[in-house]
Amino acid sequence: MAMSASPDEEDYDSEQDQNRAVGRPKGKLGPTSAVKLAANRTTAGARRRRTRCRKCEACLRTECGECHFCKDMKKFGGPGRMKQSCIMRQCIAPVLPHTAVCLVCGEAGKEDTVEEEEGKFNLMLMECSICNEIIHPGCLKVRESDGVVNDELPNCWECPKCNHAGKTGKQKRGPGFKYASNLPGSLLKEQKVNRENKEVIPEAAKRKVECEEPPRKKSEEHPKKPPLDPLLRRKSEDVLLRRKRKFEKPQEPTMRKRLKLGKEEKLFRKKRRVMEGAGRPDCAGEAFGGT
DNA sequence: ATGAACGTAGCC
DNA sequence: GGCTACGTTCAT
Ligand SMILES: [Zn+2]
Ligand SMILES: [Zn+2]
Ligand SMILES: [Zn+2]
Ligand SMILES: [Zn+2]
Repeated sequence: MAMSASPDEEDYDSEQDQNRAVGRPKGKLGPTSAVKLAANRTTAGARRRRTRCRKCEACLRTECGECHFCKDMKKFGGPGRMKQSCIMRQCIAPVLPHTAVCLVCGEAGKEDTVEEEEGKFNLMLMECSICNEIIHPGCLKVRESDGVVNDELPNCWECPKCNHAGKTGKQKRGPGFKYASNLPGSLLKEQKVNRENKEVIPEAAKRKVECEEPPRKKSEEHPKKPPLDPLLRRKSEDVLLRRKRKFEKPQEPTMRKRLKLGKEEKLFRKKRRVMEGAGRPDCAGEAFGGT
């Protein structure tokens, strides 16, 4: 009740469409089989994407127009296939969408209705980085134990159940954000650093650098650190000419205000979720109080 | 493992 | 309705 804050609920029917996002010949499922579909969040809450906070340095910045992703944008003369945000604008604290609600009680975050530190915590929405469920910690049955809060991301933790599971079987996944280096799960490498003189460091990368690991853990990390030869990384050009996806829309590289694609957008609706995770503890199972 | 591609969630 | 860009999958 009392949940009508935003009108942007959009359609949630296509919940798992993006799981076969690229490439599947729209009719058949991947060879990866379709039998793991899952059983996690699908039941009640639709998957929630995080979205930019709009307040951090990165969010306030404007597109650099020179990074890899900017160059891909149609507005900068690119093909617009990549559809990623400017590197310099990678939000350093992506937030839960405003439409997010607790999987248990169905309500939004209510942290502002109280000022106790712990009170806030129990009323705010927390998203588990492992099972992705979003809940009010206070709505959990088991509360004392162990939700491990993730300081890197707002409203992110490892719910008690996943945390327990992790103690015996390691499988973290962390939210995506592969291009926002400071965030968990980032695929970004340190940046190449100084290309002559202009070293522009994305906000999202700064934190990571300062938090770099000077002291290695005892024997936790991978003991491998082979000296990579930078020359070996060269990629042949023939590889670049291979793209097999959809090559079309030659369109001129002229600048345009608004480019609109055809209407071939809302076409197919298929579902099938083929996650890799092998086995995630589904927190919705029973950790919650009752029905 | 890494990067390209793309459907569509989220927001205006 | 249009735009941005997240999160997943495909191709290397
Ligand atoms: Zn850029
Ligand atoms: Zn931000
Ligand atoms: Zn709740
Ligand atoms: Zn969890």
